[in-house]
Amino acid sequence: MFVSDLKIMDNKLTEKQKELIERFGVVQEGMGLSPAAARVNALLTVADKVELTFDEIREALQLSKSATSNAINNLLISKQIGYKTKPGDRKRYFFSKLGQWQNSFIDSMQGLTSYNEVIKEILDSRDKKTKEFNSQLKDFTEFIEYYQKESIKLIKNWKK
Amino acid sequence: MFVSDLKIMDNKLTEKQKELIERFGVVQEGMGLSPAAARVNALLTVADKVELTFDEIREALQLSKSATSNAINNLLISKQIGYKTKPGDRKRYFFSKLGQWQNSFIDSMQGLTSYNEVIKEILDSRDKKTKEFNSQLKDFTEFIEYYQKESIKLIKNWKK
DNA sequence: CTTTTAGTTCTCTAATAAAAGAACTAAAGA
DNA sequence: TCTTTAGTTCTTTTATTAGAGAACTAAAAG
Repeated sequence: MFVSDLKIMDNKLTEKQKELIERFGVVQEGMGLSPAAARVNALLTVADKVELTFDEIREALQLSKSATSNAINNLLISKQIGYKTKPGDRKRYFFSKLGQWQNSFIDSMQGLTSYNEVIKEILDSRDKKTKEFNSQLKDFTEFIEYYQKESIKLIKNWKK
Repeated sequence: MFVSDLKIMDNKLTEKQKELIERFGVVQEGMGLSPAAARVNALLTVADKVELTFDEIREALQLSKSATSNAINNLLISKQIGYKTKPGDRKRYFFSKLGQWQNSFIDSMQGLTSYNEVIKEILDSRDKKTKEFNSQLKDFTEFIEYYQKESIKLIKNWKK
């Protein structure tokens, strides 16, 4: 390493940014992320730089290497973040995919299909005597299908 | 207790029902319910009777009283189940609210508001230099608002 | 009053998850 | 070839959750 590389890496977070990371972190914990993964994802949404390296993430959040590695890999697997590389640089630059929300939105709509399958199977095997409950369940499955189709349209028709 | 009360309570679940309870249970664990709460909710969706007492639930799922009590109370608090009473009968009869999915659907749309608030605040405090990311984030918050409004319409316009 | 019913609450244990820290590895550089 | 870099994986510790079982409670019945 050269002395010239020892430049100050000004990745310091403001108090406001720290607060937002915690708040967005808590929200995302509620969406099934571990505390560390939730904060990594929040950091990548809040930080001034949109691409951060492993060590920048690690340092900003004061996490251990293992916690950082596991959090990043969970987020990569669930496609909430991505990374790019730069020629002649072995580091990976991680970024939030919140900007590509269209994809995860469509995925979540498609994810409803398997949920609906179970409900349909329950409906089929239900005692036919409970007419009201069964018909409400039927309404529900039909609405899910309608909702899936219309939601996809919402995205397409959007973009004023 | 009278001898006449000792009638066989035929709440036995078929193998198919047991399988569906497990499958729907697993789906609902993925939606944040504890294993016991997920199975109680599934039982109330699958069982021939749409209203079950504490002890019927307890027995059908072979749970302890505390597990049954906690699961039921979690589901009541999160409004996924309800209960009714019958005159001269101290027991509560619990039922699934899956049939009233309209309410939870609307609730979940309204729940997006607080999520969106955080994102808007992040956007406001972001470094203005990352123009592309910021404009994608802005698109996202605007889409959430559009989506909330249109989704409520979807419910209203539905019912073929 | 005393017993039963319909749960609730408390205490303890077992299972799972989260994270730290150290050891490890594969590729690139000196 | 010997380091350094950029992580990954393993081991251990700590914290959290889930559930069992027993003790408890409030209302109703006998």
